[in-house]
Amino acid sequence: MCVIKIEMTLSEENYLKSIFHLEKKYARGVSTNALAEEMETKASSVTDMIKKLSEKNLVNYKKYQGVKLSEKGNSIAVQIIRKHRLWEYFLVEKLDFNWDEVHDIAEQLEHIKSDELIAKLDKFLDYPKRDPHGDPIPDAEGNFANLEKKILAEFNEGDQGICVGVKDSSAAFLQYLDRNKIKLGKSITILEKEQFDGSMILKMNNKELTISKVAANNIYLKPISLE
Amino acid sequence: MCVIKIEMTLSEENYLKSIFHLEKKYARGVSTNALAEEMETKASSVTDMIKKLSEKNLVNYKKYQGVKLSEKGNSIAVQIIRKHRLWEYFLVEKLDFNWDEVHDIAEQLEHIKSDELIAKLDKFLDYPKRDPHGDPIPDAEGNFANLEKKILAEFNEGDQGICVGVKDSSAAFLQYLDRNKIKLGKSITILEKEQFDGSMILKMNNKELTISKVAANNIYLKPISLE
DNA sequence: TATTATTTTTAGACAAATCTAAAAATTTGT
DNA sequence: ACAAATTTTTAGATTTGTCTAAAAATAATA
Repeated sequence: MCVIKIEMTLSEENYLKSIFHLEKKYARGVSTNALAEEMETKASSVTDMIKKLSEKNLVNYKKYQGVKLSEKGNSIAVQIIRKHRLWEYFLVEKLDFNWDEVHDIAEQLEHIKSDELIAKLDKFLDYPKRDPHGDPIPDAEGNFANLEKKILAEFNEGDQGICVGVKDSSAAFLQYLDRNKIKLGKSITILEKEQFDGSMILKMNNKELTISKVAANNIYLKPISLE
Repeated sequence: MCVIKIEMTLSEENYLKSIFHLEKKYARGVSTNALAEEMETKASSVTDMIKKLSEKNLVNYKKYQGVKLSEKGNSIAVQIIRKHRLWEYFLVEKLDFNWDEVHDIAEQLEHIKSDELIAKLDKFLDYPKRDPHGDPIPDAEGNFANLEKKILAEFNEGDQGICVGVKDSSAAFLQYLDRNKIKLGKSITILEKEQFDGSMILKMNNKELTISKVAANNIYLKPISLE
């Protein structure tokens, strides 16, 4: 239980968050160039910032070897992600934003400093487990709930599930979902799966809907066991 | 109807806000030193920033003459105050903060950039007219509702009013109010007013309560006409 | 393995916002 | 009105985060 509060600048927080996300892809160290691209900045700036984070013991860094988050760095990153996702949930569920509109605002809100605020927001929202894109919201201790979800394209005829998220969060895709009334929490049954092109015919809202394999590869369902 | 969006840094926004508040006290121009004290910085820093704001035409400034907000600067300041007060209302009414705890958090939230966010927050809160301290919340066009309020100490025996705000927002005073169950919206009747020391005996919640002149000088009531 | 090509780091510069110390302008007091 | 006190501004330095250009280290390839 680490109660030490570290003063973090906005820029430092954003770097930690980006390293966290890139570690999923580059498990044995995030390269300077990869970070520079993610942060939309230059490699030289990244080197400078990494040195700073390294001196604060938030990342492990050896020259030319890439970075990994330290335990401390990881827990700060997770708390920022917790804040981001709670605010996204708030914006969609309480303020009535569409799920494709909330990212930039949450990007700002995630840097507001107050533990009390996040605790009370979490309570007000009734402790949500997923954000509007279906990504899990870590709890105050930083634990991610282990939520099972599968890509829609991997389901078979007759299967049933509940929409819990998307893989692609581009505005274009989220708007496509809105047009087709595909929302979080919707129950979906797979009626047919076309072998030829992988497209699927679904039942949702008691209506039939055909979607392409491309779309089906970007939607997560939580499977419902049909007893 | 000015739709020009000006890029504002956090520091610039805070200066505009401080100038706005100090103009109430120093109507013919805010001095460099007064601003320095308000911003908790040095006079030389203030001079630098004033030059910057002046080049952006957000303030009217002549060397050694103090500053005043331009029309543009004023409307930006009012929008920041609108955001601050809406967030304070949200924190108290929805997240269950006490009114003495919200200032620092609102100080951060007021700088979040999104007109859409504020419009939707305003709607979610059902267009409140006052913040938790009783100060008026300007509307989207920057108009302050003309809300009449009088200092409690100026009321006379038999008068009645509704608590709509406080003058002193110090934590100590707000906690004093909490202990005595004095809240926004409470109906208060003045039973007695002591000539000797200006203390007052009030009826509130069907109970009697004695408060000092000092306290009565820091509470605003909206008078109720007793027809 | 020697030579290119790529990646990463260093060196030096810049803008924003601040500071200290000193100079300039204004105000005050007698 | 003029010297003293105060206020305000200037000059120059510092910190943070960024940049460009060049050097150093690593990786790729013939």
